[in-house]
Amino acid sequence: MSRCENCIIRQFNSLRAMTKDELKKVSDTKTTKMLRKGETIFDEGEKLNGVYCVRGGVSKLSKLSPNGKDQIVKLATKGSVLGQRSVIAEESSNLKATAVNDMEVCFIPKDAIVDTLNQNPNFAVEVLRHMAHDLKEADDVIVNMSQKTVKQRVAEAFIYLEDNFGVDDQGYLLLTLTREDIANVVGTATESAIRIISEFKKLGLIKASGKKIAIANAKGLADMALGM
Amino acid sequence: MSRCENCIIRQFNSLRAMTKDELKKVSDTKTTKMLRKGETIFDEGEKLNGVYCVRGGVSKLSKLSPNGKDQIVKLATKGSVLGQRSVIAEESSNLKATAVNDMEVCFIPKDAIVDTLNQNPNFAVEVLRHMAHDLKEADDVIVNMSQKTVKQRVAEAFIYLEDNFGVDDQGYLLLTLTREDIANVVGTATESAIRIISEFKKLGLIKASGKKIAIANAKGLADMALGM
DNA sequence: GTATAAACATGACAATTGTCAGTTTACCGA
DNA sequence: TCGGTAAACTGACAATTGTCATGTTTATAC
Repeated sequence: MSRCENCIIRQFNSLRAMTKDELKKVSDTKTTKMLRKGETIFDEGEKLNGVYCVRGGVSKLSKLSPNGKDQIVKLATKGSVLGQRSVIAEESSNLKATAVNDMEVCFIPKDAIVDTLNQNPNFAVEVLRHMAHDLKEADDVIVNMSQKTVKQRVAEAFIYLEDNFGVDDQGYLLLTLTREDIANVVGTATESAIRIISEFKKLGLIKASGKKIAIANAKGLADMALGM
Repeated sequence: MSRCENCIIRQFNSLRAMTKDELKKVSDTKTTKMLRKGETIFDEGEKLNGVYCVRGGVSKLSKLSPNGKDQIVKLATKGSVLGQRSVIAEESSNLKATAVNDMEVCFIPKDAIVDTLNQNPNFAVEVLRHMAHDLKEADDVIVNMSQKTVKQRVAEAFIYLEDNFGVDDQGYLLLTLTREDIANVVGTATESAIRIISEFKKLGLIKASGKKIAIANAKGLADMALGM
């Protein structure tokens, strides 16, 4: 079995949920694509005729707000599937997907997914379960955005990056975002994000080596995220 | 057929998606409950062993933030189903559901739902489609919360209330929320919400009669929501 | 009806955050 | 290696928003 199916398998628990025939169909119809940093996988408003699995690299999913800023709603790494929501709802995408670094993705035409959904309740339930999880996370983000200060949210962002994308052998975050991207994750002005990052450095909560950032005082940063 | 199934039918398009037997099972196992304004349907962290259909009245779905404020994530009216997310994900609820006014709800034990999900792909796909829609809405809320000012969000809230809950014959919003609830929808301090509402009155964007509020200048309020 | 609490309202002030303008630094391609 | 461009940074200031304190009005229970 090629590596590509692993996204589907991991995300939807579909080794259990999909039959061999169904997995074969996915395997037969998929195509692979390489993307360079900054390239767009799909744009807001675009009709998707399939889903994308992330094999390597990281993608940001963002939505343009009327004031011209791009709010990053989610970061997707190896093993994530992009575009299911739109394919399932048969709507055009509400989000834009951009490569944060060089990426390898595979594209699975929607028929392979939709047919399986319609015929295989196990698969549908697994997809459903996964989407239920995403929905819960979205609720959490709403509460964070509306009830926490920018400083708390920046602190949370670093913790999130460490937890979800890991660190190298010296403790530096593997995923390096620009200050602008950090600001767009947190939902603030770039200058505000920069100022807070500088402050965190002065406080010894984080340290930086060139572009790379590491959490220097995990407890302190966690307290900061809680507003203490 | 009793009225209660209508929630399921409307929400999940399940007249098409559910078989007669399945609908009968729902009908047989359901129970009805009356709630008075302010009562809790279920609490954050609670394990739900079924879903609730709203037959009458309005419920607010909220999540307590660490700073002690209750962020309202969604308002549910007649025909909405509450608790599917938790039942499907087999997790305890991430939200609290409270009656905003007197309510009538019916409770459907989870077996009736889960069994149908596992056996009937049509039903699963309809539920999935509905959840995909909710997820899109959640993304929109995230962007609004992080990119719009409180004033814009208050303006949007009134437009939302008019669009989703309607007005009486004199144009007053049918759903009357306290200022505190409005603040919790918008994600701001109660005083800030009150001040902005007063300002909108002075500007002639809305008018009030006792507790009731009406949109007086729809165009002006829409412009305000867009930040113009 | 009256007591009591909740909701509404406003002022004054502090804290947070955004905006604009400008400088420095890092990086990439020729 | 150089030069150009994008990213990172800083300061000054204005606008927004939160907090606290206090008074008024409205709803609710008895």
